[in-house]
Amino acid sequence: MSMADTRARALRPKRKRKPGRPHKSASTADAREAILDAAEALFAHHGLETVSVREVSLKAHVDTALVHYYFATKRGLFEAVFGRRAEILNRQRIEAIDAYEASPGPGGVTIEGLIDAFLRPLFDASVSGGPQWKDYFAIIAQVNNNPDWGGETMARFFDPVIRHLIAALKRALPQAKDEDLFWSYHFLSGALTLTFAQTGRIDRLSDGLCKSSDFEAASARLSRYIAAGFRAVCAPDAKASKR
Amino acid sequence: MSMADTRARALRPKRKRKPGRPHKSASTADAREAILDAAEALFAHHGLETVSVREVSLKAHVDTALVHYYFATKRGLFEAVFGRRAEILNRQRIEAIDAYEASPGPGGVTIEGLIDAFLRPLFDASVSGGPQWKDYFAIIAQVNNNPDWGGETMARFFDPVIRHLIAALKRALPQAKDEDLFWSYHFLSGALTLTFAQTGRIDRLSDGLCKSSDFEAASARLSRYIAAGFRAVCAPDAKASKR
DNA sequence: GTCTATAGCTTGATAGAC
DNA sequence: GTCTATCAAGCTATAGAC
Repeated sequence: MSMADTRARALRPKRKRKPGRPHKSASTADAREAILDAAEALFAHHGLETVSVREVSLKAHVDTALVHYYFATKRGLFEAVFGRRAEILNRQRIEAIDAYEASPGPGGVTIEGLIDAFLRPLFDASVSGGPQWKDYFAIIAQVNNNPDWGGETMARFFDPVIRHLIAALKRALPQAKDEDLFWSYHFLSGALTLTFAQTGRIDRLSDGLCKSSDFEAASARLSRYIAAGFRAVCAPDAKASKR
Repeated sequence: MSMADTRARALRPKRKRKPGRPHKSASTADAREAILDAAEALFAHHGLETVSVREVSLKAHVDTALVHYYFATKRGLFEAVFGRRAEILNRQRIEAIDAYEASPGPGGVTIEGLIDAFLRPLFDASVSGGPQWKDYFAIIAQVNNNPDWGGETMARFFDPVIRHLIAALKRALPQAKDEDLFWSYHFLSGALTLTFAQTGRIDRLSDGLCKSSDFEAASARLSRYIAAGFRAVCAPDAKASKR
């Protein structure tokens, strides 16, 4: 990204509407929100770098200058798109993990249960939250695999909730070594985000039997798959790694 | 990608050197190879779309026009980079699967064994093949998660070997349902390619305990993790999915 | 095969009127 | 806040000399 790094025109008042709202070009809501929605959809389907500010403003029915007015740089626009739903998700996921640990099933806390609590808010949003959430998850998939700034960006937005999960897993698997837990989470992260990437890959591979967009099918299998992987790698009876 | 789709200047003779090689600007080998090497490294570290033809030619110590002479378009350059090592890998992986099935261990064919045969050529190349192979795998990770043309491209280069693996897995798990096998492979693919993405993510998350570049550590865990996942999702005793 | 030179276009970003 | 108008820089790709 050759996004120019001029001064950040940051800290603009987020919502300050005059009582009698003046004329607006954006359809229903705020122009700012319309820009975010347009950018989200375009980033998701065509990649983060290929989408131009002009395309975004065209889709949002606003002028390009307005995009820079609100977000200063293209990078700033991306960060706003990425952060908007991250905060919502992180809150839900922390709560889901805590709620599960507070009252697990009769058998006590299980790996499946923890993984499921961690994944549930994501799949709920993607299945019931509308297409915007699916778009957002496709963006996450790209960021997660971006070699340049992906690691830094994912860490900045999501590490707290992941550390929360890993701490809970550690309580459920007290003998597990930290390295094994981190690598196991890493595999989870890759499996999850590719599922979210919506590339149509599994559709082709399976000759149409499976669908990239069928998050219910993915959800029905992923928790069990991942939990089994965690147990196999982190369980004390595994002759862990080759040392 | 707004790469212009002019006529493909395809089918250029791949190697036709006059006996007394004329002056060359590229360091040791062919200029064509130097361009591929430079492009590979740049694509891997800075993403596929952000790298310009000029950057590639600069790093390869050739002129931009030469890049278009050999590869016609930027897209053509990418396809050449992507295909160069794919063919090598596919051959090795088919052979590894066949060899394992022909003479598995005393206990017969196992899921671990098949997964390991499928993954071994990749990890061998990344550990012992030099940094170029690591770069190549980082490119695969990006392609795999690209929403625009990732699914099509991955399918074109890798579906045969994957179908070969899945057929072998089906023989080892005759009761498994096709959907379960495809989804299980999909999760494998995501876990594998994120590991290859080299984003530094696990380094940050683990506070330096684990390293993105440590493919031996990943390799030591991935086969067992994935095999356990396959068994959990595809085994007949699993109350498969929610139907 | 390799280079120079450049056409033709798109990009991100800004200045300034309203 | 929103628009018009524009700029400088970068891009892919090609034509043509050697």
